[in-house]
Amino acid sequence: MTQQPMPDARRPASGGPKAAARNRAALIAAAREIYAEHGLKAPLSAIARRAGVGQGVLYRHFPDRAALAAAVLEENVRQIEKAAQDTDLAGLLGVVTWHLTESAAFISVLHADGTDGGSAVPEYAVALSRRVERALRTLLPQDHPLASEPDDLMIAVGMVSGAVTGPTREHRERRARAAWRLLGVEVGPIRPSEI
Amino acid sequence: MTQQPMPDARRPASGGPKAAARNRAALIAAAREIYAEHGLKAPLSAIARRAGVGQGVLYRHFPDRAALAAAVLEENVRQIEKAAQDTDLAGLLGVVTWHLTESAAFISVLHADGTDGGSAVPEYAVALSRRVERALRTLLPQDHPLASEPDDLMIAVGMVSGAVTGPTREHRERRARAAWRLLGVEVGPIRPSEI
Amino acid sequence: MTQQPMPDARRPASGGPKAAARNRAALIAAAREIYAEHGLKAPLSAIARRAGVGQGVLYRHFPDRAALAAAVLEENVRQIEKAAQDTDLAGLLGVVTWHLTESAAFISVLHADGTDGGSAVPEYAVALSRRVERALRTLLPQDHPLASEPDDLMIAVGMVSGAVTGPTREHRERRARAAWRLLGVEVGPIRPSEI
Amino acid sequence: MTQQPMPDARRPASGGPKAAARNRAALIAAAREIYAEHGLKAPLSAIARRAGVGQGVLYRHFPDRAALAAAVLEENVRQIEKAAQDTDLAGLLGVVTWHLTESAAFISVLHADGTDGGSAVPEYAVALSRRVERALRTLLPQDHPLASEPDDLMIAVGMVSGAVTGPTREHRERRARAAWRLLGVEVGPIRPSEI
DNA sequence: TATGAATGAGAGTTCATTCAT
DNA sequence: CATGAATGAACTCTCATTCAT
Repeated sequence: MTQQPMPDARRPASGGPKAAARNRAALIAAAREIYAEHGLKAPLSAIARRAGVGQGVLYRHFPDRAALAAAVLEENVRQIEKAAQDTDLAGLLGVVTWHLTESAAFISVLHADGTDGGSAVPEYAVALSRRVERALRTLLPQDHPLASEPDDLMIAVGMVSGAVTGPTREHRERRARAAWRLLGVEVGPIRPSEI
Repeated sequence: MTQQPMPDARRPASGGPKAAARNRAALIAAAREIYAEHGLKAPLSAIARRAGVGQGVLYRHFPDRAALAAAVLEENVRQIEKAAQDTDLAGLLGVVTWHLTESAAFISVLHADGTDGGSAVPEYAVALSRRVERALRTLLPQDHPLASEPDDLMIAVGMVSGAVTGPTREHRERRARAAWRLLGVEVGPIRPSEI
Repeated sequence: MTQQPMPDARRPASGGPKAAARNRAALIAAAREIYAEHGLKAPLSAIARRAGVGQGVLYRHFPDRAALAAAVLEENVRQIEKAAQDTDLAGLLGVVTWHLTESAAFISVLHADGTDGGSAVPEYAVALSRRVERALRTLLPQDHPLASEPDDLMIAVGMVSGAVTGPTREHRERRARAAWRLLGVEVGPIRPSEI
Repeated sequence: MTQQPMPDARRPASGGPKAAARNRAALIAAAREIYAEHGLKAPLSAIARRAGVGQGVLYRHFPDRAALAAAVLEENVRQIEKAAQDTDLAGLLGVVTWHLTESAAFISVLHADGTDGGSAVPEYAVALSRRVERALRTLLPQDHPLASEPDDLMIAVGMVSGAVTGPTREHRERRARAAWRLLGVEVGPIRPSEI
């Protein structure tokens, strides 16, 4: 009546400690892809499958769904924070926009409450959103059009995320450019920060 | 004393054709409420329960999840089309904006792919989105700022939908107003059309 | 990415509302058997299987593990309460003892804290235990050997439950009789109450 | 500069044969604690963690769950056997009772089938139970109340174990004393044997 | 025609056990 | 010899969809 694995199953090899780091990275990469395609609510089993590991491995590395999401998005936000030190506002907006066009998951962070019904805003999403805002604000000139009202900056980012739809990244990028143009805000090249 | 069909047994009372229409309406109303509260992915059983009908009835009227969503949103779009005949662009934008702030489901129509990862754009969402666009475009002056590029109009609507987040309708309405302001577009009062 | 049952699977028939009551009874009967054999921690799936129903049915009738256990044990306790009205203390002890020898699950109620580690005493077990005590106490004469100290009565019942081990019911019954003899307490025939 | 075996790399430090014995002892001690807290079904990983060793070590020393349990309980039984040489029956019963109030695991040995549904009686539990019986019987006077029937002695011990419930050791000890009183058997101080 | 029970696939989670390092 | 990551089966619970009545 208790949990009994098949007695003499052909257990695939463990891989040893080396594999741990590799698997963690594979999980994050897989999660990034799946999230981008299917959003943050995608089944964890799909992520484990894409990463080529068992489900238990996923749970070893990330105790719950939020921990995995946080790990994936943390990376995005870190790139943005880094970009904030290397460029000006236009450049940084380009980086932020790149992430918006790349990942549906990242959009829900900036919306910071599942557009799809908003039961509860996950803590970590709020925190990450704050960090993006802080990064942007360090580069925002006093006389910028988005500087007059305190909420305008993140509202504008949210607006662009709302424009970013379409099947291909090119599609989404074109719409993102149009959105910034309609806001009258200059944006640099839309690109990831890791130059 | 012999076994008879028991003429008025307490069978679930079918109600006849009258009830059919009533049930359909009840289902749509219930769906609208549930969608607003829990998003488009809410359990269908919850909708049937709220409508006070069995689940079978739901399936009789709406063969699948999309059909029900389409029916609910059809109503929204019809109100918008009606408003297009009674007001000017600013007024119509107000009505459209009202629906955006009222219903998370309606937003996903205009995004036309669910920010949250709807992999494929449902046919009906595209169709409904087109109808909203057509309604708006009938009132769009040649020299309106959103008239210069063909996609700008719906991009702008999508942008506003991206700004519309927050726990309460007041919250969302405030952000919607800010969004239109940032776009430099004049909007009338944010209200449903059925005056 | 969502829950999709096999599109055109060969769905076994539903059985209709008549089956509901039958299934509920089958579930309780199956649970009683499984509990007796494997204790209260037996997998619910095993119970559903033995009852010949899907797992969903189990959850429809009993929202959680405790509800099913309560339903099963409720029946035992009700029999004991009924017996308390038809017999004297010796007779009632016989009925209680019968349930002890019949069901491992019933024993854990009277222990009222999983002997196997006692993480937490389930509420319902405590309540059921109280009802057994109350039934016994209505028939307990003032001068009975178990009446001198307030806890003695249920301690004695617990003691008998501790003696009741062995592979067959006959085995367990013999030990139960020996236990009561060692306590110097007279017990009537060991039998279920439904005479 | 060539690739060498890296003589003193930070490999997990095997520790040599000394550590083996130390680890075994740590595992048994950890298991004793965990068993007392969470019962015999506690996760093995928790035991390994508490012992401060990897899970592999646990499996090296104890091929399965039963082997570990046996090792833990072996120690209890050995103490009882030792106490049988230093005291009389009352004293020995005190020692046995102490183990009963101390360890839920020990109780299931004397029940020799886990009240909670252990379908099959584990071999080792039977063997340990026999040794406890033998120890007690060496001190049992011919005219003792538990000496008239061959099974009475262990039935009585089982009965006391059935009385021993409650959240704290004091609780359990009080009930154990009451149980022996109800059996009319004199018990010495309830204490571990290692005086 | 309406009801609401039943089905069963699948998501999430936990652990016993193995094995590369 | 020790480590601790990986495996994967088993368990719980949820829900879309069907169907006897």
